[in-house]
Amino acid sequence: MGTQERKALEKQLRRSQILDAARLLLFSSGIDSVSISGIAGKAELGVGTIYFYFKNKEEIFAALQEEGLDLLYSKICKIIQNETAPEKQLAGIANAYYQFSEENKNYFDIINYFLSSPTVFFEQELKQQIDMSGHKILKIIQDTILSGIHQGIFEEDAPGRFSMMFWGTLHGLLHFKKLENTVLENENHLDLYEYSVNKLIEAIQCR
Amino acid sequence: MGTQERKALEKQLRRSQILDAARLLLFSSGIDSVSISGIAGKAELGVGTIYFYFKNKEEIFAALQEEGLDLLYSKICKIIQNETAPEKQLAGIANAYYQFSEENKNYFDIINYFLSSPTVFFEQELKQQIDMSGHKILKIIQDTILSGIHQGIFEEDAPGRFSMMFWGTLHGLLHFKKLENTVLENENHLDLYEYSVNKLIEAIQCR
Amino acid sequence: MGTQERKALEKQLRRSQILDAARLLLFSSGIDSVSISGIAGKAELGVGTIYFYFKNKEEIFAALQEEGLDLLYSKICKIIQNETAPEKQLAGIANAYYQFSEENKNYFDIINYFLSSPTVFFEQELKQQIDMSGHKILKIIQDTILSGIHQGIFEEDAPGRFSMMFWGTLHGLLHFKKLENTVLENENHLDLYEYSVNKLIEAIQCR
Amino acid sequence: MGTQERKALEKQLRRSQILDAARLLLFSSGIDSVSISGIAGKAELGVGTIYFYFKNKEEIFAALQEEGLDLLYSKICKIIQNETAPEKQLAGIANAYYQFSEENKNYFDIINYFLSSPTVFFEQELKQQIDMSGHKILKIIQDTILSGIHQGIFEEDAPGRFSMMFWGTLHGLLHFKKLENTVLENENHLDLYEYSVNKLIEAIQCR
DNA sequence: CATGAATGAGCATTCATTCAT
DNA sequence: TATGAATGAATGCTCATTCAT
Repeated sequence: MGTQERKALEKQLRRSQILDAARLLLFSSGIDSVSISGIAGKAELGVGTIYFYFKNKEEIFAALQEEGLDLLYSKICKIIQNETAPEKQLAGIANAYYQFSEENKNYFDIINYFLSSPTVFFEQELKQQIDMSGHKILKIIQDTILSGIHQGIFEEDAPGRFSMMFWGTLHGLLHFKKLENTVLENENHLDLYEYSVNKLIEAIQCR
Repeated sequence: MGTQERKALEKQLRRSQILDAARLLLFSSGIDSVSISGIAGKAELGVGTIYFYFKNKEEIFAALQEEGLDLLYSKICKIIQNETAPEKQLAGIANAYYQFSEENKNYFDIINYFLSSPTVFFEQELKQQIDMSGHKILKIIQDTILSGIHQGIFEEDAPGRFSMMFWGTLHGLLHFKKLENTVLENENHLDLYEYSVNKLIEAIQCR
Repeated sequence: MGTQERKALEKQLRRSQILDAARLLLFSSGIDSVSISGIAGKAELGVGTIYFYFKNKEEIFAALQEEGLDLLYSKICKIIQNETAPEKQLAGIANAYYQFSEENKNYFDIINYFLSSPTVFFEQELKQQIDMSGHKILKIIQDTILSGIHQGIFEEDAPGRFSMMFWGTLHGLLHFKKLENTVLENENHLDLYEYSVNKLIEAIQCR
Repeated sequence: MGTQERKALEKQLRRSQILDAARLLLFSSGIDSVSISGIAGKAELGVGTIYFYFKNKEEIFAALQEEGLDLLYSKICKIIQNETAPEKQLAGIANAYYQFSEENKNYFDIINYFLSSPTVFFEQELKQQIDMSGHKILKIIQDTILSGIHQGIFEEDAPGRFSMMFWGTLHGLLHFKKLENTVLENENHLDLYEYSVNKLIEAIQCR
């Protein structure tokens, strides 16, 4: 049993080892430069070994994406716990997403990459699994808003829709970071972001 | 000078010829299937000739992207002209962007292609040129809002910021189309979009 | 000794188990899709275990080939027993081979696989063993012809040679099935086959 | 025009160069060891260059096969011209095929390889083109037989079928060369071949 | 005996780009 | 100007075989 345990552990370790290499590569050279043989090289493993632990290149990316979403999720959770007022919690969530896009730019990029790509990368099953990680995040936003409604702070007939809109706005604005020096040239991006978040919160606050 | 003019004209003609081929290919087979030799074939030119008129494959894409932005711009203009009420105009703009993302998916894709790419494709000059096309669109939104304010219909201290937020929300929500069957499973995407647009308009309407 | 016997038996059992898996795979997906790990999976054994019972992938194929030859042999025997007239028996053998090539295409393919390969797969010993299975079949043909000669129905100075020619013709014609739609476009393949068999039988019949 | 001619010639030369390399490799290492990069190496060309002259690996093999069939065809023609008696011509054709299988074993092997392989290698169009080369050979056999019939030397109701049977027999017997040391151990292969050819010729000769 | 993790050579094909003519 | 032949790096993936446990 000790043997079995150790084996399972080692297997988990190898997976991490591979994901580490993939992440490193992805973050250093961009998604297009991540090749299986590259990963194998970084991980000091044979190419075949990669395929022993992951069915696909796709599956590796999916794992990384889930990692990222989980990280974001935990960041959001932490911030939520430090605030009690729903409006502060919403702002905190937005703040966490912004921080995530800066401090974990690489994870943010990979999540965005697949969300924005015109081509379909993941097979149905895998896609569902990934998206469910996103679901958890949406759920927090929703719960926060519902809690605000129950507390009589927020007022909104369609809290579910509003949550999605909230998240969509954050997402879209973070996407615009690229335009900082051109379209948004006279505008501080973070200011714009915070302004928007406030606007959204005001929009559901009881007056 | 007649000669010079003719030369310039011919050069412009060749460029169009190449872009026509590239566009045809892009629309018939998607962004991944556009290859230089494919373009050369369609344009009935040699591969090398393409490189005489465009430095890069990316430069061709950039030109197409501008086309797309121009098309979106003209669509928005048309809609604006058919409405006089600023709130209807804003809704119309949002509507136009949604339509564009569906009816001109290829252009929408190519625009996103560059916006999402973590690597910088273009030299500064080229990038600015493209982004300015986006600027024009943002300008319309801004003007519409300003006009609404002047008419006493809208109320907003930071019309510029609100315009960006408006556009960012649209943009982010359009990206969520991919999540239709998973995260958004119980939600009609267009309904969500329209709900959000209304919410935004309400947010700046005088009460 | 009981132990030894049991061991030998078990070893034989495992071999069958592996061959069963290999056969299943061969028949369900064709010769190119048979992989050792596939066999191991189907047989619910480890990959290494396969290599304990068979030196090679080729050795597995060889075993299957023998199976095929044995099957063909038994088919021929059955047909021979139902006919008494040598000329009918010969026709029956030919018929059996044709049927075999259609109904047991997978066995037919694997037999040809080794016969057509320009490289030598097997060590001498193995090769001989396989070819002897073919020998048995040739023997039946020969016996049939000899019997016909003894009965005064056939007339032939070189019955051994004729047998080989007989079999060679069948074999060659079965290969021509591939040409059905091109070279043989105006010809029904089975008709051609039967025509040829008759021609051969006529050639040794006493007139 | 001199330039154009030279260019066309050079293009033809490159094709030959590639086919030479492919043939060399095919003949030295067997069909499974022929890789595009191997061919490129032998031909001292870049991998991409191969694909400039041939669409496919398939197309290269097809070209080699046609080469072989053409060579066989010309051998047969030569022999036919040296004989006037149809029965000698038939024997000559058989002889030519045997010689071909020995002197041009490599070409013979490749033709056989594709004829015997259970999997389909060539797409419809390509297959037709190849098979038509085989058609030419069948045609000669047929013409020879028809000529013999007209001369009152041969007697046969189905000359077309007989031609195919004739060729099929040759083909099958040549295939059996592999069995020389096992199944055919007491038999000289060439003797068997000649015996069979005679038997076939006798079978259509008027008595 | 049995396992299954690890290997790494090997494959066909694509394509942006260059450059001699 | 215009051409198009030539390049070769790069890619995802498979699989027979080995070997430490």
